[in-house]
Amino acid sequence: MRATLDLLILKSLVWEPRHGYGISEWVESVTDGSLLMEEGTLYPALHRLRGKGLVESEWGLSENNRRAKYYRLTTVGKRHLRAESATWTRYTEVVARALAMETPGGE
Amino acid sequence: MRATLDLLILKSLVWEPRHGYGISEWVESVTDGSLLMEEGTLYPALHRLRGKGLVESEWGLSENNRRAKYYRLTTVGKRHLRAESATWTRYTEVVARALAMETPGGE
DNA sequence: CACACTCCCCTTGCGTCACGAGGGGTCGGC
DNA sequence: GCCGACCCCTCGTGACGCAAGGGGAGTGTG
Repeated sequence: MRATLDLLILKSLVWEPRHGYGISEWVESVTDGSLLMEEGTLYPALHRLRGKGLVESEWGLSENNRRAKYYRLTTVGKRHLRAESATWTRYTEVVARALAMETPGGE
Repeated sequence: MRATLDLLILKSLVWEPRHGYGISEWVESVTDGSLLMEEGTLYPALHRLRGKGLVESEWGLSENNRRAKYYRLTTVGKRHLRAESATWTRYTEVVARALAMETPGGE
């Protein structure tokens, strides 16, 4: 999970503002349920991202007529997402190549 | 960086035992210098892996005629590497696919 | 009307860990 | 004799994922 959290959260906000619950639903659906986002992980992360100025929040009403805090990507957040996304991809590709190196004997 | 550390360390030991210094050199070379392993990160990680029984250590003499502690993969370590490697690859592919989703407007 | 269930927000404590900064010892070469 | 490369380690700090708590508002059901 680690460290990818922020990227996934930011990515989920690219199309439209979402509230916390909606973000966790998006992550779960887009990863085919293989990634679950605990609330104790999600909300501190959101506050962290707001502290960095990458997202903004605003109270609103959900489609289910409930109080919900909507998060929106800031300009800085968009730039950050693009940059970190590229770094992350490059990095994981390097590691993937290393891990895929042939081992002796096949085993 | 996070969490990939252990996998890279274990992978570096697949071919032959190495000492700490040699492991960090291997990681640096195999990632084209894009990943540096600090000593304050490496050695605690090695001790952790030994605690889990994934590697064994033994004092020896390096090619430069210096005292060095050589680490070797255990059977459990090999199995662990294979399993975690597969998990890591599957996981990063899912995330990569999510991050690569098209954003509106191109931006 | 009471109750349950889903939705939606949050905090606290715990354990783990990457990392920077520090310290130490040994060998070879100038 | 000193410097630089090689090689080992620990400690403190801060970040963070997560489980476990707690609360409140809307909808549906008996």
